[in-house]
Amino acid sequence: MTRYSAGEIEAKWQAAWEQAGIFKAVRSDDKPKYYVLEMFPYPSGRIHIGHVRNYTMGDVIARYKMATGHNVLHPMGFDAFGMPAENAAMASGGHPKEWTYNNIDTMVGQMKPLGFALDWTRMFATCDPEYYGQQQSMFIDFIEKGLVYRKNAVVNWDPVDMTVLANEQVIDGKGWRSGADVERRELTQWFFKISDFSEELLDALDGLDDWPAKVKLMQANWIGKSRGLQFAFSVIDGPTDRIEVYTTRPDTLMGASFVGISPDHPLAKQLEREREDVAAFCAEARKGGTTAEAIETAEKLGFDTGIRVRHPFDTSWELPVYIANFILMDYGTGAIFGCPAHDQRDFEFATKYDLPITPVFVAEGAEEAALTEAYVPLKTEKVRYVRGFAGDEVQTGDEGVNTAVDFCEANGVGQGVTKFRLRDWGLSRQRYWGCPIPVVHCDTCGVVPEKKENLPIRLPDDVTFDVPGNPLDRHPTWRQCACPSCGADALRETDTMDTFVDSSWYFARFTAPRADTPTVLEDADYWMNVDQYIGGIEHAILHLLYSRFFARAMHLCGHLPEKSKEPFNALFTQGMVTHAIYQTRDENDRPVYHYPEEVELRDGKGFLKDGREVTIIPSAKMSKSKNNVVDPVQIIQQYGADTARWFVLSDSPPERDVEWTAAGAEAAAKHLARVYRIAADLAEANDAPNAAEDDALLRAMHKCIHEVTQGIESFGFNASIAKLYGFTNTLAKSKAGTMAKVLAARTLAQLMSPMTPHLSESVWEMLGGEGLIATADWPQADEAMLVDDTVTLPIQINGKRRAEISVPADMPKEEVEKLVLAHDAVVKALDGGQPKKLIVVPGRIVNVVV
RNA sequence: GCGGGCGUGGUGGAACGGUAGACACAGGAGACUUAAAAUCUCUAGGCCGAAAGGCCAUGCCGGUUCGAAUCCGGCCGCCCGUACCA
Repeated sequence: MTRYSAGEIEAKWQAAWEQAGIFKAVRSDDKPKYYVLEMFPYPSGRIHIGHVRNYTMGDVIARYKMATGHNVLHPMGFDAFGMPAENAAMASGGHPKEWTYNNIDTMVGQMKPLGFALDWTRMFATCDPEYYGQQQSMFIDFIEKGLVYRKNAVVNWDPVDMTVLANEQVIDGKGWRSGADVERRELTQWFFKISDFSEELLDALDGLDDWPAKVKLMQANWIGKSRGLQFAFSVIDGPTDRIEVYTTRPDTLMGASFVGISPDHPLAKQLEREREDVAAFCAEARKGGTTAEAIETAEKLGFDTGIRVRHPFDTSWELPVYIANFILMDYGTGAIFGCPAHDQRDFEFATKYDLPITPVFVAEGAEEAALTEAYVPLKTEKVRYVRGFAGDEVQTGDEGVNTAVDFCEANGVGQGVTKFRLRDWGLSRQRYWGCPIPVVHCDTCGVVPEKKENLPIRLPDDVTFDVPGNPLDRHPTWRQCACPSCGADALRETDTMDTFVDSSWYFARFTAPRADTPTVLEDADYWMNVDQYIGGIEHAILHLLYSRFFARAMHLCGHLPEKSKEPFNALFTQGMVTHAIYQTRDENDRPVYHYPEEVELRDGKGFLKDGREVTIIPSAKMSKSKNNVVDPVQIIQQYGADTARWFVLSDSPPERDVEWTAAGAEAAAKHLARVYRIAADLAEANDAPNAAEDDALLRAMHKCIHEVTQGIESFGFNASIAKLYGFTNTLAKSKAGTMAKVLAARTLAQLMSPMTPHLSESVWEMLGGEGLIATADWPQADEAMLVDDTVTLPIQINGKRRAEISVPADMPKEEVEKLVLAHDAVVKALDGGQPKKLIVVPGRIVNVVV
């Protein structure tokens, strides 16, 4: 008998699949198509165990769909542009291109041994000119459709690295890399007009039934729709006539006590130029950090400009105009009216600067008393207006706001407007390793899109990273070109695109990855949409929102069919793979982290070789600095791919984190070896049939088919695996004849095959299965075999389980009732009386109420 | 602050409103073995009991129901997301 050797069989079957070409996706009208996609990886250098879990989930779906008669597209590629490649180049003197492609090679080499059912012929990296050239072509289409524009925008500028930084890269006001004080600079940047789609992107969320509610909610909050009133205060003798404000609480207008403007408001900027005291204040106000912490603790600062405005409903009522550090220029109009009585932030501000606090309403039945904090009624709370203007009707929530808007409009004070929080998407990056923006700056023609026949605009290879800044800017010749419009000498744009652009349409490109247009409509129409998209929750907002925008923009440009405006039919967000941290403390009480192999586990405690006990911090995110990273390559060498695949799915529901433990991996490996052994034994066995045992085994088999299938369909992989363990136990203990057992074992192999494809092939082969298990039809549960002839009914007395009876499954309710009433335990409980109620749920349970 | 989620044995976790704890890890007992590994068998929520059996148990309090881990209300705790958004 041969023993289970993962290394041998995995190489063997991978070669067999490769030779049979069964994972290559080809359009066909014979079968329904199914497109399953996992979020593609960044080529950081090595695959992570999290990748293994992510792609295994996708692979289970892909293989299951293949077995259930679908024409499956399951591709893989690399999100290959981005900063780490440039940072590596700066650190080690290499070239981003070389670094990236080497990493891709390494990672493909690490992924292939996992035996994923991927169509590798469709693979691409976003840094391939064939890919980013098509992206440039689309960018030009977007310009034509008015989906892209240029405007000045304030950016975080790192004066040492000479680059724009994302907000996340600014730490305590300093560049994350250089440590230099970050400046706010105004630069001309390219923007996608995603805000044109705010309403649509919000409304369409409702139709995404197979997306997690959580993700839809996060997107809705991000888009941030609000209904309010925009109106102007007229200025009494100031440098401007009016100050426009926006409010979502027009019903509190009669409680206004000041007007606040942002330090970046045009009026503030004008005053800043004219008055030194204003300039000093604005400089101070702008300093504040952007982190949540900084905002939490930041002091509310105000500066009384001396300017006064009139209240729109009472011209004798004058309000002071403050410049305040908490007012954002890029929301609403950059100016607000403050109502301290009903807004906590305004309350604090008013208290600090001794401004009046005028309530508009009080809780019904309450007295109008001095407030110690802002009174913000709950939505359901009834209030009584003490200073209303829209009649005396008591209205709260949206109704109150709408009434106030109507009233203001009717009296000529502003108009109701809907605002969105969603800003246009700034895509310009002053980096080398990204997709060049395909436009040319011409002295006479201005900014001109490049001609499509000149695409791709390739990144030059001869660049250096020994000095900071964008190498494209200082390249001796790259910038120089002819104006596509007039032919005169002109200069190329040196900004490249945000890497989120690259990942916003790759799913569409997979449908025709080698085409010389961005997509081929026929292919896109066939393969799109992605039927199942799988990835991390960390992309819940940006990547998915950008992709939804891109799909719409691509549709407008004729690159995607109408139905693909929502490109992902179903989304699943998987949990992380975590690992315990083993920690001790050094003499200075600083934490010291130990590798798992240094720690011996006994009775749930961990000990070092020298006997010291370590503190175990369970379920921590894997981190190199905490020494708790497991390397998939090592795991595959040690246990094989099937074990790794089985384990990452087995212990936790897919949406939750799973903790990697050596013991768990060991158990998975044992189980696979056991299945192999059972099959190998069966291949040599020859036991005569045994009718009763055979029937019992086959019934268990059909039940297992049913349950495992349901589990896979509903992303309950852990539940499916538990059922497979159970069925393996049943099979191992069964006294059935060899024929029945072989059938059961082959079925077991099939049901396991999405998770452990290699082992399953070997079992299939040993037990005489025809062809590859990968192309075999999924087993069908026989409904008749799912119903047992006799069922055991628990008998509850007053809701507590007291006894049970065995009855034929089809016994009429009345007969069951008779039997139950005759049961010893029931007779005893009734004590000669009649039950108050008798509930029989056929096939389930009986409850006697006495 | 706002929004969402979660809370079940020593551990990870099962459980269409219907026998709570499937399956697995760790634990205990045993078989095989010179021994170990491997494998196999049994056991296993807590308390009382020799056993039969009983009582208590899904964060806490209440409600709906013949019946609640599951539905509803309130509280406590943890996790995630998000925010000077007017």
